[in-house]
Amino acid sequence: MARPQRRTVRDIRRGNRAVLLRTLYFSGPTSRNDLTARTGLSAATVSTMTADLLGENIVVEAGQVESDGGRPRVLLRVNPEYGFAVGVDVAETHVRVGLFDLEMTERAKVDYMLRPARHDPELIARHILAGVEVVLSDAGVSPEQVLGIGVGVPGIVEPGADGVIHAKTFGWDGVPLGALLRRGTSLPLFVDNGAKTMGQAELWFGSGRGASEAVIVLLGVGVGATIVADGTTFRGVSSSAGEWGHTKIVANGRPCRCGGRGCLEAYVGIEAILDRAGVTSRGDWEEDLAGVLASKSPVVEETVTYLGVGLANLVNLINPEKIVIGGWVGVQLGESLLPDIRRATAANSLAEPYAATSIVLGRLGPDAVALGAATLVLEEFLNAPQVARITAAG
Amino acid sequence: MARPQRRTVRDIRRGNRAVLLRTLYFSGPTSRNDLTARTGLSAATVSTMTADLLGENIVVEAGQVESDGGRPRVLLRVNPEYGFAVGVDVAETHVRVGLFDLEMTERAKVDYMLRPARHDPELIARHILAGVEVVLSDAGVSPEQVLGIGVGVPGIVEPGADGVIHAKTFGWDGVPLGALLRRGTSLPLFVDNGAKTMGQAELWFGSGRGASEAVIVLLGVGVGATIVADGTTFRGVSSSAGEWGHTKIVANGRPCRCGGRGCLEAYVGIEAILDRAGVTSRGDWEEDLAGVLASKSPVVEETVTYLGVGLANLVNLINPEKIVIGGWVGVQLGESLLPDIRRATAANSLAEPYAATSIVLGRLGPDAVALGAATLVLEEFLNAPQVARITAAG
DNA sequence: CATCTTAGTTCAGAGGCGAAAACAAGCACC
DNA sequence: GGTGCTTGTTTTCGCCTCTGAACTAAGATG
Repeated sequence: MARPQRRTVRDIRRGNRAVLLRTLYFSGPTSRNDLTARTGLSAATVSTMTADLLGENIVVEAGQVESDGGRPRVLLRVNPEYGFAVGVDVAETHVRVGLFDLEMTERAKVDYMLRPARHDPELIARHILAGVEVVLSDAGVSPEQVLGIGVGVPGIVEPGADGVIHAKTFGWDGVPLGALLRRGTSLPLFVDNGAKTMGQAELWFGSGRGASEAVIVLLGVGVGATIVADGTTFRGVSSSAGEWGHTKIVANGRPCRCGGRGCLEAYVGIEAILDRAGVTSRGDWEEDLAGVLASKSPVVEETVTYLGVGLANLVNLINPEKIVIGGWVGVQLGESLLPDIRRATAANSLAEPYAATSIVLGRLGPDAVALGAATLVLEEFLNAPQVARITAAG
Repeated sequence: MARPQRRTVRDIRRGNRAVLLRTLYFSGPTSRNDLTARTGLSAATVSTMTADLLGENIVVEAGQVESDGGRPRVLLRVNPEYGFAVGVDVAETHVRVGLFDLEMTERAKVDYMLRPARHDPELIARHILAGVEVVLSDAGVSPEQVLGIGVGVPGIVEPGADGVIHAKTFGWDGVPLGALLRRGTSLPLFVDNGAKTMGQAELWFGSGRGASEAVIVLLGVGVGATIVADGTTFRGVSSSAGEWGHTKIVANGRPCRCGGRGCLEAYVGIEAILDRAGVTSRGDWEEDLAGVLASKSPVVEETVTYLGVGLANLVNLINPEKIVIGGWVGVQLGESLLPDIRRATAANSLAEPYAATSIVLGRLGPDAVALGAATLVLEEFLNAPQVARITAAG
């Protein structure tokens, strides 16, 4: 019942161009010949289209491969310097702005510390805009070369151009961050939830690479998930899908900071773990967690069990091909306990879907949020590589 | 990261033809003029394409509409007799075979009772094949007019041509029902889980109509869900997505017939409800449930709470636009308790996604499984209306 | 240097869509 | 009844895209 969508000859070209570009991007240096095989397009089409792309400098040659007794193939690749993407991570304690080339290599970055409870939207918007200028000049990149700015933020982001955000922990209720930023830049903007941008990063460049049905869970202070269906992030009707942390695993259980009871986050969020272990934090949660893990406290096993229940619910409901456990708590737990987590998940899920799922640890560090935000720009670029970009003064 | 898919000029035609046909199907009698507006296609294209469809008898004229001062519009509609679809419901106690025209009006049906614990796959395949012959001759339809056979079965159906089924309650583990049926017919076959076909029916013709992000839950002996993302059923990597009944809502809770503990089904499945209410069934579960509901037993309220938790988890995780409660237990509960169910759901879900969701009762009765199965055929027809159908002897 | 092999380009042809002109079919009003 | 007006549908024509096949390019081999 997907909505009807007419097509015209031009869409074909656009679509095939995107197909070609994606193939080129993900298969690395490739010859035209290979491209015909991989895309199913005719050699003629590949030839004319690559000629276009070369002419636009989106694609560049990358050496040759000898063949035994014939004309050597010329390798082609996406020009990593054709454009750049800015990725921004708006977090509790800092705003980080990174500049990435098309290969998602970080070219420059800058951090702005936030004083606790100073989450004035205007201030954050100013930090972001200043950060963009800084990374551009640091890397010697002009604004015209920037394809867009991706921003990962906490909370729920309304779909729509204004990037309206609801983030309880920030005290933001209906903050139009997108609109605020647009006052200071006319570059394309992409605002999304930080857990989702992290998920996107793991999906494209981390442990989730290649999976088309996957869940990337984020365990940290908060607990969330990115659900990937058919290769794209599933957002639900109002972009809030994936609020795994507040699904209930114990009806009427422990109170959670969301106001509910029995939420998964109330068992496996860092605060909940420390609380249940009776640890009074001295400020360094990572160290505290390491202490708990080393202590062989029964809380560890319980945590694994609860996490297993939460993961099993995903296995049963979503039937993913892969579950990636990310977030610093997730990685710290997983490093020593992954087999136990798998066991706990198996114990609580149906045999068929469990057998179809592999549970792995995330591979990208805490920079994944900014990287994923930049990936939003990359995604747009690969889907609709514009010939004429709207250039704009930063 | 959706897989690349090349396109050629011919695909456009196919796609636009499908767009046109879907619009025609769902917007009822429509003029060519309206179609240009609704589809976005040019008048020229609509004209030639409808001419084709009229020529193939897929579309027929349906009267005229006067206009004030101009040429009257000729109304067009999909010819409900262009073809027929068979829908089969394979249930615990019976096999039902129905014949539907393209408007999904039931033209004939036949039931075969199953002796308890007589779920021999061969027998069931024979029933289905016999049933097809019966409904065809009852309705005076020849096999050439049948577009396909849809079958709704319990359990997990592997993706693939053989329709391999794993259904614990049937004692089926790897039964290739599709292959068995293909021995007796060469009509196109579509085998799917019965909860999913029911979901499909509610989505297309019941309370879910028009929703593009939805969940249709089935409460009966078993408990399951159909997750609809972007208008189509979400299946996960091995077609088992939607096993909501065995998600855990009470870690380490009541034992469930799946072998696990604390499953939703162990609280809101009919057997669980009766068990918790201390009712020893005399065979008529519907009556038993009515008794429990009338008794004002605290079990009723508990059940509503547990159901609310289960639904809230869907709200948080999936963020659907609509949740349809179906299945006979669901409808029986919902008729008197829907407001309470909504309240219980609200109490356990986050405010934003809850506000975006409407929770409604299913509208289709127990025949929805067979109807939904037939809808699989319809869906195929609307997506790829073949000019030359492969006709086959039944 | 003739021949073989493989890679890439060019060209003609088929099929698709849209804009606009042409045609069709009513109404209204003199 | 004729003439113009309005609206719906069809036809014509030009442009775009893809593909298959012929053709060119570039190296290996003996």
